[in-house]
Amino acid sequence: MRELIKDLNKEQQEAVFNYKGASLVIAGAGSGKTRVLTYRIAHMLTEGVHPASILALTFTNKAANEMKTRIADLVGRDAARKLWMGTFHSVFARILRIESAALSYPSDYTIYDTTDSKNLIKTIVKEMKLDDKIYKTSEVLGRISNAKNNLVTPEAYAASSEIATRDNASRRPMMAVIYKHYAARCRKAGAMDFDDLLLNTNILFRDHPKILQKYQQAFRYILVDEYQDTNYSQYLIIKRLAENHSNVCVVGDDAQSIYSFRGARIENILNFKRDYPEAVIHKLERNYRSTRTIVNAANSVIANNRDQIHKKVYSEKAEGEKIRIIEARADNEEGFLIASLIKDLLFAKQYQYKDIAILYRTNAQSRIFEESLRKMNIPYKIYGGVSFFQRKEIKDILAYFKLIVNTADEEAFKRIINYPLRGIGKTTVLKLEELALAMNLTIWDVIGNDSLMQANFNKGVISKIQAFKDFINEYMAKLDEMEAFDIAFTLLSSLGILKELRDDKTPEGISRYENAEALLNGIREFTESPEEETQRGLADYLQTVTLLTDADTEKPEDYNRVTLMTIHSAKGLEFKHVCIVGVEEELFPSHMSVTLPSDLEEERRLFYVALTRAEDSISLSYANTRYKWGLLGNCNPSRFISEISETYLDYPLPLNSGPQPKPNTGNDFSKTSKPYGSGAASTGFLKERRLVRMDKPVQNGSTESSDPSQIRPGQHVEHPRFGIGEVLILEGDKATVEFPGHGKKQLLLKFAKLKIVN
DNA sequence: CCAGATCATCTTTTT
DNA sequence: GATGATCTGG
Repeated sequence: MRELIKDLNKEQQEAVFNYKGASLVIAGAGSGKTRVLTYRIAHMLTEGVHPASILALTFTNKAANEMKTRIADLVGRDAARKLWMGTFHSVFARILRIESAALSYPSDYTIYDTTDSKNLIKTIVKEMKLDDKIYKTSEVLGRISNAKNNLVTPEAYAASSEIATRDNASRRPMMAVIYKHYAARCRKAGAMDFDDLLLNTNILFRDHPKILQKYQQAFRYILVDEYQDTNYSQYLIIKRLAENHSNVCVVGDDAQSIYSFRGARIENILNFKRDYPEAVIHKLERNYRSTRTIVNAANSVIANNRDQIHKKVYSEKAEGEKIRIIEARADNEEGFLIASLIKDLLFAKQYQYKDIAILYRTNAQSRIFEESLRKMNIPYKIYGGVSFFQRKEIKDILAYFKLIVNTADEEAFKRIINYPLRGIGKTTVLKLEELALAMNLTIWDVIGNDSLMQANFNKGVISKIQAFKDFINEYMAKLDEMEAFDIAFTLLSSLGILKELRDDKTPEGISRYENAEALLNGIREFTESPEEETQRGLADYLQTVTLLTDADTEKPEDYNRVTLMTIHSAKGLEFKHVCIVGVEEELFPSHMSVTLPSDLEEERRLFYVALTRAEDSISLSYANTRYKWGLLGNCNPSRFISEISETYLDYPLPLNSGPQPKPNTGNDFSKTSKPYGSGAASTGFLKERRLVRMDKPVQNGSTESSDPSQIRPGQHVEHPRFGIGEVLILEGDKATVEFPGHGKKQLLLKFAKLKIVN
């Protein structure tokens, strides 16, 4: 331990050694935050603090696991294993399982993921006969989630005149009732959603002082990573747990607060000193990660934000390369240019694939880069989007496990009652649901009630349902005697699911089979993992798995690949070169975030996070045209680019000087391509690469569009992507055009770049 | 009652 | 361009 201290600078050392009392570590990007946290914990352990009395909370499982490994390297595996370390959600899910009785929940409660929650809301809105155009699922879930994160229970929600006024104003007067039903249904199903895990922890601590006391005494030291991203619910849990000893260490950076959309309160970190007046503040301002250019450029961007804790992040590394700006005429050209750039970097700098990341604002942007990387044979891995555990085949299988563990789980029931097909249709399920609602029973109770069933269904239906019930019962009996993997395997075999998936030879079918296989392997691994002393049953597996994201399930063979992810999921990571793509108005900042200044500031912090992921160099790219909702639109470079001091930028040409590129008519890039700047950043490879033709010519914007007012129904028009089609209907600026092989498309005439061909 | 086909809406970010 | 809701023929 002593020698390790040499790795730390003076500020870091202070943050490591003063482990008693409250401390706030303001850790600028790349300032060795994780190192401080791990050394601090390791130091506490060598000072004789018992590992089980340390509670360390992170935002991702990945961060927690990484820290655990590092601590294990410092002080040994046994001690590291006893730490209470994990995400807020996983740690408190565990505690809620232990204390479930106090809240009259089953200890084997299931966790509803976002899809489950949304399905339940859809059902409720339908049952209440409300307009689902007004009560949009995502909107309703958002409001409920917001309420929960601010500890507003359904009763408090209904009682608040302020909320009622707001809901009435937005013409959603029934929100309080929906919330009430939603909460009641979750409880009846023995299920908690993500927000419940935190809300119920708060309720547990609020209503059961004995239990609170138990955990206050257990957790003598509390550490919280990414404190700027905690919401009120999380904040209050920490406050309660720490109120006696105030041994709280929070680490964070207000400049990297990017989760306000899910309730994160930047004030939590800004007001820490008010909550803990005796708190010591440690500022880590030296950035060890990035070149001076990168740090200075990032500083120049964040300076545009008003609310921040003053700090001066600096780097002592070399000045480094300027930030390269890349302009593309179309989104697919951007993909090509980025893939080319990556090839050049691999060659010129001898980078490995893992040294490079492509970061984007929205998951929808990933596709183009996947394509371009694949074409150039660059191995990549992609995070986010439809995660493994969200895939239909996986959710179906998991639903079997969930129902076996918790028969009250309605979402699980509805998912599998007719999968694989057993002739139990929509109407039957609807009737079952109505009965359950009317009798205040779970659906499982209804199908177990013989007289009720005979009164409402015919023989055929009853025997089908009976078979399903027997099947589930059979596996429930096995729950205690068999291991998770064996149950899972026998279950899938006897259902014939594995065979069914294996017989599907379409590309999607093959991937579904592989996914099911991967799931089984995962369960086997879980069952056999000798690591923790925690339980290894199916119920335990389910709990672990629902809180995992695909960043947590990286396969070893994916280690050395180019990383594609959203900027949000890139937080905490670093790469030698970072390509920030789609740096355009409307996209980044998102069109949703340009009206409120506070939203815009968050987008700017997001941009700051993106820039500070890079160690050596950055490229920023944007396209002049881009497909959105199947329509082509024009785009402009993001305002954020102009917020970077120009001295740090390497433009192809000064922007806004000289004529903007016109849509060209040919495919020869050399005619319209602009030379790259001649700064130190240019490797020279790019200039040549730029002249190479793509395997497929860029079509977007390369055809002159005809005058929209000349377009008439019955005419044939050419679309750059869908080819030639017939105009069917014309309504204002919208046209419905039928393209053979693509079906009917609604196109906005002003963007669609249609060319009349006859 | 079911399965396949077509239609509509969506996209900001996630534990 | 994908996913879920709705329609339609068997």
